[in-house]
Amino acid sequence: MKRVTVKDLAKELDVSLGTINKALNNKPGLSDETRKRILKAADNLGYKVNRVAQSLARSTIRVGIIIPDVWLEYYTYLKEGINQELDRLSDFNIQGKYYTVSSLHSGKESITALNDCVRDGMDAVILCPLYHADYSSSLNDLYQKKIPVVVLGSDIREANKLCSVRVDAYKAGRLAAEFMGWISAKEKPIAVFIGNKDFSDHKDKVDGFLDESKKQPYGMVSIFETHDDPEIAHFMTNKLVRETSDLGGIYIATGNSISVCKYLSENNIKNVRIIVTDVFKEMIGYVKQNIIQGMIFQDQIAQGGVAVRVIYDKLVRNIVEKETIFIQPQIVLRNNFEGYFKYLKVE
Amino acid sequence: MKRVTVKDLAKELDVSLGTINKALNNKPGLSDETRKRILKAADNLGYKVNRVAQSLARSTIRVGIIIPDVWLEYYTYLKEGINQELDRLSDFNIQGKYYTVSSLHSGKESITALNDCVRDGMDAVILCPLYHADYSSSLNDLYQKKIPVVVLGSDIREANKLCSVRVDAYKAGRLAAEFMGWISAKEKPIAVFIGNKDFSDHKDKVDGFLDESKKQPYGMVSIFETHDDPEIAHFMTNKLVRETSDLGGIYIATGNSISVCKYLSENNIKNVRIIVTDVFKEMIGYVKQNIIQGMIFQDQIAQGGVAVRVIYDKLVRNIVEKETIFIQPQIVLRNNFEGYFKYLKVE
DNA sequence: CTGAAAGCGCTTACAG
DNA sequence: CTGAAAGCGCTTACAG
Repeated sequence: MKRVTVKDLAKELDVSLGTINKALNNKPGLSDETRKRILKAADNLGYKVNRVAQSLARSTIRVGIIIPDVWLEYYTYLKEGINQELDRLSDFNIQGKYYTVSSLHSGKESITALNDCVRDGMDAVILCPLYHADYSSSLNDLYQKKIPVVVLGSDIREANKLCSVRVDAYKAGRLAAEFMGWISAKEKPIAVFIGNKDFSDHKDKVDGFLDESKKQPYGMVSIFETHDDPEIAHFMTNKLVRETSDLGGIYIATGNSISVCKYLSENNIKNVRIIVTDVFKEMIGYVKQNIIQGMIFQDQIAQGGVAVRVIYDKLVRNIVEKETIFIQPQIVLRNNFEGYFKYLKVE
Repeated sequence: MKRVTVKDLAKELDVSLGTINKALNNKPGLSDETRKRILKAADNLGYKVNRVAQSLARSTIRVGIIIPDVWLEYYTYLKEGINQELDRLSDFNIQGKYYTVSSLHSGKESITALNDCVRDGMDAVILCPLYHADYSSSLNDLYQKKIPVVVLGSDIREANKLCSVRVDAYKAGRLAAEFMGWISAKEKPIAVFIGNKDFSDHKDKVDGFLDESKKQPYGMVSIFETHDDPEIAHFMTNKLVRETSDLGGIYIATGNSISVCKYLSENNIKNVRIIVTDVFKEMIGYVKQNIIQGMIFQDQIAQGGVAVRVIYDKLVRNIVEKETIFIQPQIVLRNNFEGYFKYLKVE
């Protein structure tokens, strides 16, 4: 019943607390034999560290967070998740420091931020990667210095990182296709809007959608790149609607669903089914107008929270998760989407 | 930057730590004036208690949990949620103790358990209420003794409790009706199976379904009580399918969806759309056979976790949440339901 | 390689 | 009504 403490171990083995501590935390200055004896006894007696006491005694853990301050409707939620978890862990003596990047495309800035994290003595880093940036040499550097890096939101493949946390994009695509099968009429053609086929997360969504589409009664599926630019998305919607009179639906797999909805609403087009990605406040009106039938929720809050927790687990408990942590996508409909705003607690 | 501690307050105001502690925790033995002076200074200096240090110093918080050990596919998940959260808080010096009840209907047993909690000196209680039990006098007793009670899973209305935590049943009903509108053919009649119209949670689901049905293209909706008995559910499905040749779909709003699916599967009935409640392992086969088209997930894990956290917040931080905490229902489809098992982490 | 002491920020008796 | 001391379970210098 009573908890086994380091004191109990020290008494049992007749060594000092310092020695116990070194053995438990794998620190140098201890004979191999003593270490083994202590670890074995700890195991036998069922010793479990009290993390509360531990965090009270040790120095503060500092986490650098590299995140763009543009495309706010997306990154705000990741940040919110990070902040919520940091707040929850704040009494555990862990602190975050933000390094913001001012563009989605300037990889240079975010590589500088990575180096700044080293300079500022961060114990770990959360990195929201930009497209077209080559992080490999900086990541190698951090790896050498034993500073774990968690890649958040999308992935940097084959790089030195602790792990990546992101939505299961393939599954998100499949889920969208399944729902599209219910809401769109038979045989009608379907369009998918993504940012860029070269980005693996985008590609995964397309692949998922296409694979599941084989089982669905709707017609041919075509893929369009919007480069995540609202004007392109608006233009493409216009073109598509004009040229494909019997268009069944559009799945907007990445950003810019708002400009698509705007076009449909302004032109009073009611018979094109729409599945969007993420749940943002700007969508409220379009859901109520029945322009949007479904939303694929990627739970950025959970993604951000998990990123922080992975770091905490690594640094404090030395627990390493698998290399990719997938957040499960959800489908959200008109009758429950408002709950997501309350849940998100973001204004 | 540096955290303000009780010591800082004591030094600043030139009083002892004990006095500071009494003021901060609203304990007796202190002049009103001193108390006010301390609280004001704490506020000014931005003092925030360190819960880690606090939990290290105070005695263990004990929570009694009254839960049936029948209908496992449901209660197991509530328990899992409770256990996960207790585990997360275990270093904060909080412990749970289970009081199991052997039937869903014997209110007597769970009232005895409530009294046992008092006898055993529990600091708080989580109660999963049974139908047809009159808890009011026991709950009054606990209320007198200042032992907070959280009602979990369903509600006990107009009783002395801290709060109740449950799914938003009305919204669950609406969500089911919305999805039924997509999957069921126009004009076809729909059936809703619930346990008992007299139970408020069941009634709420029916009300939600009926309200949303007004906007839906399917035909008349009829409600059937199964008394949460698998044999009755099986029998009713049989009768319904035979007598209503064009039946569009069934929404099983409470338990026993498995016996409905079993009937449909055995009799090779493919054209009745099915929405079930909860996501259980027994459903896997029926989802893959396309007997089940949608599942309304009530996130029992979250419900259990929130119940524990509400108690922790009340006892440790003296924060009181609103009287009803609603967990949001989710709709889950074939392509993402398997993620829920991993997420649930229950075997 | 090992040990004794101080300290993290609180709470809890107990003494005055 | 107020204060001084011990202790919760760890870690971190520092001394030997």
